[in-house]
Amino acid sequence: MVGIIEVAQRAGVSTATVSRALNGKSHVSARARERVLKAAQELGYVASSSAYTLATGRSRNIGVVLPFIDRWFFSAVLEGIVSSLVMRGYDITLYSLSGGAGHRERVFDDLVLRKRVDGVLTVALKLSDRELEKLTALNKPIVGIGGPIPGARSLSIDDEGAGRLATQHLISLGHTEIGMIAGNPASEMDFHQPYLRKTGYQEALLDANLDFKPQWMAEADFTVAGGYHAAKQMLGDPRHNPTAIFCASDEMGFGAIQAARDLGLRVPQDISVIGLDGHPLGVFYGLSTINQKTREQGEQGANWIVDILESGDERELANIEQLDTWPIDLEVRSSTAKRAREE
Amino acid sequence: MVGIIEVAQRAGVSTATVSRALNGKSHVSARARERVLKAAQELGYVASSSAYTLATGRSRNIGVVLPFIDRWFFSAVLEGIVSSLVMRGYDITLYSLSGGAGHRERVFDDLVLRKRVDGVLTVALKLSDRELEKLTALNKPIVGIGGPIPGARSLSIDDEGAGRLATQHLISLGHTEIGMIAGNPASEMDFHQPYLRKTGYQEALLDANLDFKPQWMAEADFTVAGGYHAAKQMLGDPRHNPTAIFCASDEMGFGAIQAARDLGLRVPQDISVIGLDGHPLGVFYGLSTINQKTREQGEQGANWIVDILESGDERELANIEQLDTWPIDLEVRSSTAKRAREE
DNA sequence: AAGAAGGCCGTAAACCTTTACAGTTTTTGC
DNA sequence: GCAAAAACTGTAAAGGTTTACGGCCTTCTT
Repeated sequence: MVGIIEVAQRAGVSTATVSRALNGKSHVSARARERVLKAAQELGYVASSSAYTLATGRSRNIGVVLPFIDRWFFSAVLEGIVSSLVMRGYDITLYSLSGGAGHRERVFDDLVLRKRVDGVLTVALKLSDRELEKLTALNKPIVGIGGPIPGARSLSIDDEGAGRLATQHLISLGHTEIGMIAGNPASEMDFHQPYLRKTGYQEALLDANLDFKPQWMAEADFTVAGGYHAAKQMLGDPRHNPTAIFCASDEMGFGAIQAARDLGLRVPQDISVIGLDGHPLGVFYGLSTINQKTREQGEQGANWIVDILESGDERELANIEQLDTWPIDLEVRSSTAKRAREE
Repeated sequence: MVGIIEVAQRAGVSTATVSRALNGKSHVSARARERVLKAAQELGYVASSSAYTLATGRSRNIGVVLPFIDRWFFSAVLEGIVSSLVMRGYDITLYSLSGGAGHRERVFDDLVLRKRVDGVLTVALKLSDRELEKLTALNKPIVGIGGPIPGARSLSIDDEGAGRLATQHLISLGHTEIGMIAGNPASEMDFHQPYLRKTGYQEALLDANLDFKPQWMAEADFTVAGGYHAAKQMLGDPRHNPTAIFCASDEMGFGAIQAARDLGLRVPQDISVIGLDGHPLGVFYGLSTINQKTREQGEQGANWIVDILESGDERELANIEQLDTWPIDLEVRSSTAKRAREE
């Protein structure tokens, strides 16, 4: 195994000089630097990251905690995070919470606390008090994407505003009986969004003096299958089926469209559907949606945490609680149209 | 900062005993073990992973390299890997290659070689000679999922057989003009599958004495959009439009179905479509497919690499080149039907 | 009751870097 | 050409754990 000592010998300098040269520090003559670089190259030397970490206290490694990986929103955010962090020379270690309560606890106990990461990035996570306590005890910067983390810098769309905007779009098309498929309670343990999006929907109805009926509110788990099932119940009931549905995620929107078709309803003539996300498949479904730039959110969050780490006054910046609102826009496609049902 | 020394003092033993007790080694009396555990608990002690790694040479950390994250196949495999590894007490560090050639090289240079991982898991990757050389120089176990890695244990479906099976399904329904949307050359840099699936398709046609026309072969990038575009060209040409299409991924299948609809063709009456993957959305499209258990492949690969690491004779096992074939099955839904076109 | 065997335990070395500090050489200013 | 300042370089400590080795104490056998 070739270590820093071998490089030092071959270059005819001390290990200290090798370290300085390789890390691009000053106080090294051009000639020494050159010889070190050459020796390192020839020997194929690469520093041991564990020794580096032990000596410096830095791991150049960011922990990313998310509730799921194989749902579109999360994998898109993750893709953004990874691309940013690689560019800036950071590794990422991945913690997924999918897998039940025991799993979740294990992640926070065994892994996050192992002092292995320089910082933590959470995605759309709602932390319990215990979890938050553990995380802040790390004394490392934390950045939240897709939902606020108390005491940390966070980044999220205005979920309430998004819910309101989607609903107002339907109202502006003349709809008065508007249903919503929101996130379900089980998911609320993990997520921030469900509750707020629901609030936005209710507010928009209230503002427009429209009825809010409990039958028009269903809950599902953000998946296509969940949206399909919920929409089928809601649309299949002849006593009070709405003429428009707002789905809290695009994937549920896809399910809702399919459910409508299976019930013989035409979209958008008989039923309008709007989603929320900006899923790439939306184009093919013609699903109107509230577009949030998901990947960019991941990139931004990653950049922030590295900025904090490299700013020097890490401790200070890390403790600034701040919630930045990420812009959204309404993308109208062919799944929403003017209300056509006769009274 | 509380270290092993503080724990030793509080428990009234030496650091060696603390280490032994905490790692569950023998040569520790029940009484001492109990006191150590109690002291560690009270102090909230958790060992520094970098010091552990430096001392033992083990990081309990597996590197996972994949070409994309936000495409379904990869995120599903990843989900399987993560769930297995967390259970077995391993961290994962994630390397995504999406982001261009420079990015790709950087991953292999800077990151994989940093001696930070105990082993490497690659997903559907076709490595260049240089890359393979770098990887094997690590002298750590490697496991390939979704494609063989020379000199390492690998796990994959029989892509050729899958292509043949899908095509034979269409043939058995009476189709004689069968198109295929395969992976494109750009992707072949990354992937194993495209080429083999295409071969299977061609073989099936040959076996059945059917024509293979170049117009019936298109290439796309495995995405919905790519499949849509390719299918539209193929189906839109009145001179030689096929009555059935085999798509090398379900996502391209979704695109193909949408393209057919947009051209006024009914699925499956006018055109049959079969995919390959087992994407959860397939149920909603009614897409017939070749189902590969994606998530399970990730779990299995992860388990193997840990098995190798914990077997003791790591060096020996690591060098066994072996390719295990993962089972697939045909899942017929409503997108494929008997050929109906009049001659 | 003495000796042997074996289980416990502690000391200290090893793992590989970074970096403070002190020492040496070169440069600069007059 | 000399003193002072600046730039460079080397020595050695520090970072926190694991574990080989040797010593001690208990327990069992005869």
